[in-house]
Amino acid sequence: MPHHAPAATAIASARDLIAAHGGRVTRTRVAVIEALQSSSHPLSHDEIGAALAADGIAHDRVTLYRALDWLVEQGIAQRIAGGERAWRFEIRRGDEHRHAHFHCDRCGQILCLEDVPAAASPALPAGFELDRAELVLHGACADCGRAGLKRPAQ
Amino acid sequence: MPHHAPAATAIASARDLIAAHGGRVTRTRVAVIEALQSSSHPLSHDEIGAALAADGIAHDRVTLYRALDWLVEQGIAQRIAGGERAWRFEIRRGDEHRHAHFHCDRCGQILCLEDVPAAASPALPAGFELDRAELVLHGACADCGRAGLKRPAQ
DNA sequence: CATCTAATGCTACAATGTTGCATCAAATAA
DNA sequence: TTATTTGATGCAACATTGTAGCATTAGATG
Repeated sequence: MPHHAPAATAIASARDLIAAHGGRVTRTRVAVIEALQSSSHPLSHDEIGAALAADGIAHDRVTLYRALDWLVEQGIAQRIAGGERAWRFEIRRGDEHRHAHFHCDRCGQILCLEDVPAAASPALPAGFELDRAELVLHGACADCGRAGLKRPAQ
Repeated sequence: MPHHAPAATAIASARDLIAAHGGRVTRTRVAVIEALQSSSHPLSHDEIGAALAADGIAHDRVTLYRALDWLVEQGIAQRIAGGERAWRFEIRRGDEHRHAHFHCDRCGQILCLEDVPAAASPALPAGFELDRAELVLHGACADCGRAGLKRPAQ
């Protein structure tokens, strides 16, 4: 992956990424990758769907699920388990860019904490094999604040 | 019903716990707490339901959801976002007992890593308020092993 | 352009929760 | 003990999120 493209990225990059993994370059996949690349936080299926709609790209719910599945399978994107039931997705960069996420329990937003590494390899019981670590911090984001608020039902 | 007690847990009586929080002591709540207390790993809604059924306690799906919601709301139990869509629940002990969890991507089991602390408080951006940290390690558990296996989707 | 088949877009279905409301029963008072 | 109050339950209906099967469309390629 020769592209360590910054947030706002070019169309060619998405096409190349797809082709490099032996997939067909379709409008949906290109648009999904671009949506993820240009977002500063992991996106839910719904948010990505909205982005596609905004781009005038017709799509089926199932198609989008499958496009995302493919991206994750190829290691182009990765899933994050947010506070809610739905997955969030973000473009996967090198291991050195692994980072924690923050989930605001008030507005539900998830954002990347680029400066907080997703935990060094801890000691696991014998026989266990570590694939990846997922660190999610919960609380209130700056916009929501939470002075005087009761902790919501988790 | 408190058969084998889990290691190193000070078990408050379920009835006392409930009463201390001003709730009504019902069969369902008592049984749910006992099921959680006697388990060495976080339980899913389904697993708890099975435990109730095994104890001969009739219950409705909704009732169980509400009982769990109440326990979380009261801080008696806590939710953990596993790899799948469903929540897992475990009894919440003091902050000093916070620990990470391991999710086996093969068998789906989640287990507690008592020895791995759930991350010290990291530096958050200004204005952010941290409530709790959730560290989930993914990989293969000892039972599953994974020599020669392709990494599954995700 | 013709062909081959990966992706798509239905339609149905499955899993996991949630809402509203009538009924039951745990706590409390009488 | 019995009566009263109201939190908890059980049921039905619905919402959200994700999957499976299959006919059709449209990328890639010669």
